[in-house]
Amino acid sequence: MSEISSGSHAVSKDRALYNAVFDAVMEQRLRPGTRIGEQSLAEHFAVSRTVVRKVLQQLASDDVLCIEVNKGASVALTPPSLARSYLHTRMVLETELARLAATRITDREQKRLRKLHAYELRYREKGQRGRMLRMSAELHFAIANVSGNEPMALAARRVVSRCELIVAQYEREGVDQGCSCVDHGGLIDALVSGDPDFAARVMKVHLLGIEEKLQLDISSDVQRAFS
Amino acid sequence: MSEISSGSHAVSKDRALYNAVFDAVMEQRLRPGTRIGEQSLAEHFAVSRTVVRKVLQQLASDDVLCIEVNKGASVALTPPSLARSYLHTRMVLETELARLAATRITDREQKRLRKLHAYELRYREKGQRGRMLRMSAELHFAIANVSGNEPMALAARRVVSRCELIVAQYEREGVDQGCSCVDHGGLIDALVSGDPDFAARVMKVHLLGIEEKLQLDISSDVQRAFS
DNA sequence: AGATGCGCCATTGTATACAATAATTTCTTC
DNA sequence: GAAGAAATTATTGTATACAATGGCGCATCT
Repeated sequence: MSEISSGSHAVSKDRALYNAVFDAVMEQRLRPGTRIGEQSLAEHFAVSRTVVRKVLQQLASDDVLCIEVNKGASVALTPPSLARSYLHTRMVLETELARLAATRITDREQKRLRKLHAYELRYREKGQRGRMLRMSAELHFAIANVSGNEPMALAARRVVSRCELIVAQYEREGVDQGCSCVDHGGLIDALVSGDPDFAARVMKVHLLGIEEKLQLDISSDVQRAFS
Repeated sequence: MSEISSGSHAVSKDRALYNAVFDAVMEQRLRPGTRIGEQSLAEHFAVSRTVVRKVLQQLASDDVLCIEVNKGASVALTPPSLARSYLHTRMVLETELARLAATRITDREQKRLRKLHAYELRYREKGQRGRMLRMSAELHFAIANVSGNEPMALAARRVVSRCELIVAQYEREGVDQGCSCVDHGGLIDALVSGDPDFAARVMKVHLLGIEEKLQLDISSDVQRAFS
């Protein structure tokens, strides 16, 4: 329970709950495979199990949690082959989103992206890995929103979220890398350049860089949780 | 109520309910904008509102229904600009899925696709437009599944479903066209050819054909339901 | 007659109680 | 002492009861 703080200022009860769990997962305070009981969440947030179940199902439909019948929710685990599928899907969606974003980005939006990037770098320096990862994801979400294509951005949000979990599951221990978050500066530059193809190419290279730092081939320690 | 039949043989109660509503929407027995009350569904399927609400939320997360707070669920309406976004997203996902499918399709899968296509044509001849549209969507789902990329297929399923609603909302009255379903034969041929680029191109042309038959520019009669 | 305000009805949102399934512990037996 | 079975406990799934919000009609007032 202590991994889930109610930090997010509540818009509505269920939104706060959603954000709390989502953040906890994104910041790797809840690792893939972790069971999430309904009762404890309900008590901690002073709501009934009804709303807890609603939120858990939303998170499941957003590819963050996995719900098995009569067994409840857990942070999604991803076997290697499925992970590759997610990475491919992410590549397809985010390159296209970058293309779109490059043709539409405004000064205001650029400022917001730079701000997020600055936060990301600051957390990196402070060694707050979880917060940094959260910001990194937020930056990708923001870029998706710049595209102006809501459905594509939503689809990407789901896939990007899951890819964060995949990174958490398969990242090489030794490698320092936060998340290739230093790339993000150049990525924003590419978007601002206004050249769609260039932006897409930079996005592609960025994502390939992330994939390279995973070890999806050999069986990692966590992955054995599958049949 | 009468628009929703419990025809689907129940796997589990909620699955049956999901399929019933989904089919009703896909077959245009429930048109975009139609309100869907919880009580009536619960009575008709002999389940409590709890499971009804669960299913409705799943359908909403699958982009088929729209749920507004304190106002309940309704079949999703789509303003023109959003419709264009959906069509674009569909194009991106389904061309890639066609590319993948072309490299993996098996004889068994080809047979299944041909079978679905045959059904589609049969319904077309019998003038059962709803059933034909349902089969058309099912064929697109099946192609997505052939790709072997589950996340991409799921994302496409959502977008394709919504695009069926968009077609229902914006199709030109005069035009006979079922859904360019005659294209599907050639589409399957392209997949079987094994040439990814060719398959993708045929898919693209097919989807462009569908878009051409819509009138998204001028305000149609139904679309005014937006602010 | 039209517009506005009030009150009733219908529908949705939330909490709780009960049933069913899974997990765990303990007891028995070899 | 270990293995298996039965019972107990915990957790999830479902139904129902209650609260709250929204819509609708009627009455009243100008």
